[in-house]
Amino acid sequence: MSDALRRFKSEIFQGLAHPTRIAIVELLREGELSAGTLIEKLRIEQANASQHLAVLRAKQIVVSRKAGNQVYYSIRDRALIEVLDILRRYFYAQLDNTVNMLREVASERPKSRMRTHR
Amino acid sequence: MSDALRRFKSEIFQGLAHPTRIAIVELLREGELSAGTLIEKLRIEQANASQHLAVLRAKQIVVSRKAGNQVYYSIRDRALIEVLDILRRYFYAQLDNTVNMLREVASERPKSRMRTHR
DNA sequence: CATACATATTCGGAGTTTCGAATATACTAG
DNA sequence: CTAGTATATTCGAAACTCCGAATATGTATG
Repeated sequence: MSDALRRFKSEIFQGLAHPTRIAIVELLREGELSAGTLIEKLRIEQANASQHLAVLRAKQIVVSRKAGNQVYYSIRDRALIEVLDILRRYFYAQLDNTVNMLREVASERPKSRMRTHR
Repeated sequence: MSDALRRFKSEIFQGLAHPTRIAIVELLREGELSAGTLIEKLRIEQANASQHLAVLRAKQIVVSRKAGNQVYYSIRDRALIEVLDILRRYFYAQLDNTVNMLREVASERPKSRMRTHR
């Protein structure tokens, strides 16, 4: 695979590598929202939101549209939502693994079961 | 969506937010490889590879298995490969967009077409 | 024009990531 | 135990990310 493609992918990941930016993308899942609405829902500083939006724009994850006083943001490509959905499933799978591991550990020590639990 | 899930996702993205780490994951796509093999194929410093592998381990993207002298790495969950595949499609879609935009720009200036091109 | 509102940019400091060089650990063979 | 090979960790410098405070830009309204 080409180096360009790897750099491109890593830039997208970089763009999504912050909880606030994930939150933004998820808020935009149902359609466009103004910067102001995003700020309100995220409950963060205006400047900070604007900076995160700048990152998302730079990495081509969102596009913006000016309407008078306001700027509306939307996700550039549905593929990114697919990616987030896959990770959601992944997250729950990992959770299950962890739970099962804990169960195994618990049942491997029947002599002391539930005793040292807190 | 929960904060934990957002943090989890952003950690995975963080883990993949480097071209070398993307390259590693893609080399592991067909199955496990030893650290040595990875270093050889990546053509980077041993220490650097080891550091990137540590990041991938920390973010739970790969798992490692010791066999004698060597350590074999593999991808922890196929879901991540799916993610990369989606981004590949995304990449080509973006490329097409760019090409089309350039075409449009070219055809919107018919008077000077091909003249100022370099 | 002046004022107000929405959004973006710049700045500086704290924290994090990246790299190669050096060093440490861990396993294997003799 | 010794030497060799494979891998991981530590260190320090440069580059980058993140945040809030301050400031700038752009548009609408009177």
